[in-house]
Amino acid sequence: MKKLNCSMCILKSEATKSLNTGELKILSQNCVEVDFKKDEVLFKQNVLSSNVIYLQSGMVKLIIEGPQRKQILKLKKAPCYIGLPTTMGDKINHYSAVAIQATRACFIDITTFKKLLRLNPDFSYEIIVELCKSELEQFHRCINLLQKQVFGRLANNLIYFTEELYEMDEYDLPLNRNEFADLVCTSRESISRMLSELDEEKIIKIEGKRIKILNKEMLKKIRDNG
Amino acid sequence: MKKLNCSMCILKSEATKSLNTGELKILSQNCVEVDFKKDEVLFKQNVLSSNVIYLQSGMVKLIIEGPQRKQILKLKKAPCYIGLPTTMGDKINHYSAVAIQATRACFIDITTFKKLLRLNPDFSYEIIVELCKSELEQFHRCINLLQKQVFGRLANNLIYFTEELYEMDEYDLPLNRNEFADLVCTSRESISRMLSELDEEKIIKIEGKRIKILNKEMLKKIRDNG
DNA sequence: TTATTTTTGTGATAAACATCACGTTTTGTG
DNA sequence: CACAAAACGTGATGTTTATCACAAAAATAA
Repeated sequence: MKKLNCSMCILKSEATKSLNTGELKILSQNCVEVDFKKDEVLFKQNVLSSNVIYLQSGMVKLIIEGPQRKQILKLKKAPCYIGLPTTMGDKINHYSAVAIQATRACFIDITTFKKLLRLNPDFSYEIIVELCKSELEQFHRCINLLQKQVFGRLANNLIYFTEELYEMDEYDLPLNRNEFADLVCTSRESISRMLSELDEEKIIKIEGKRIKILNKEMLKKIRDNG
Repeated sequence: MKKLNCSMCILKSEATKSLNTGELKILSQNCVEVDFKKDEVLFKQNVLSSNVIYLQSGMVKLIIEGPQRKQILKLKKAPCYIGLPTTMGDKINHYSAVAIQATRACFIDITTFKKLLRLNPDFSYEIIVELCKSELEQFHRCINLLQKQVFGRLANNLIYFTEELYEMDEYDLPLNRNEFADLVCTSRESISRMLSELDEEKIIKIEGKRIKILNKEMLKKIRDNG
């Protein structure tokens, strides 16, 4: 458990930037930095939640065990907070967080986090803005999943990977076909079939987990037309 | 436009209860009370957002015009805030709000609302908790829609109406079949057929918009088994 | 009232996709 | 390396549900 000095941290969140020296000291004293390897669990569904987590680097998936199947709620890429709603909204985690690559995270004790919210309204304000944005995104993600059919949803995720997550036209899928299906909300078989089809039509090139976008325009058309 | 005195208001939200006299005065001076009839629009998608709205009484639906179809995001019943994420999370409304019965609402100017957030961390704190709870609910609503088939989703909404919205076993649907389909995320025809079937099986009794729950246990089984 | 529009119910048809089944490939391990 | 286990690809089949079509009922207007 590394001793932290949040004042010197160059990876501060928008919210943390509004903390003063004293507040940063409180944060430092109640915050630990932890490293995670791929597939390690940051927190687990149905367990008492006791920390707000700030991702310094890396990427995680948020998974929820639904009534009928597992589902990946979203992927989160550093820098960002995770587990805010599940920590502040209830005593128990409503979902799990699992690293999908090497990830470094700050675990902030929930009472400390709440204390900072009470101490510094600018800090609170930034958190509010972040929560609001996240809720809007969530609405759109939900509608995307509900109103489009599998091809459109798949294309949507492939584009999200290229443009938001990796910012590259070629990347390794961070998920296997089963998990990818949990994200797109379909079956493993459908994912397989559709990836093959996109490959055949030379819209993407696929080799195991390696994906290369060949025709982004076409892919966007597929995303937009359902 | 009625002159308000928020200090005397007996319908204060959890958050507003934490405001002091001075802050309540600021609120009073920048807040108007408006009455809406059924089907009147409180705010509209794609329009600049300029108010946070607190529902004193009544009920509204939040509607989003998706890429392929209209969808009802959720129903909100007073007392509650609406439009918080769409006002704080972006400059433009991402969805519309429409009254589904006579509704009275306070329109709070967004700059005033932001000022109160900065002035009073207890106020902010309550808003944060509300946002977090709402995001968790949203996750569950989304998963419910994605993982269950239409019968389960329909049953889920019928139970939600009885237990949460009306707290009665008999009520008038606040939506016509088309809108109900937009809420359940299916087609009007499927809604018709399934309501008829539930009626035939004597699980509900249905006469136009009037619904009576006859066998709640059975309905819950349908909800839970997909 | 009658006429007209909107809402609703219901059958027939078709499409999308899950599921099952099974073979192949890849990965991991002693 | 050899073997077992996990991940993956692909065909066949069946189910769910959207869509189309049209009639009946209800609401609204003239």
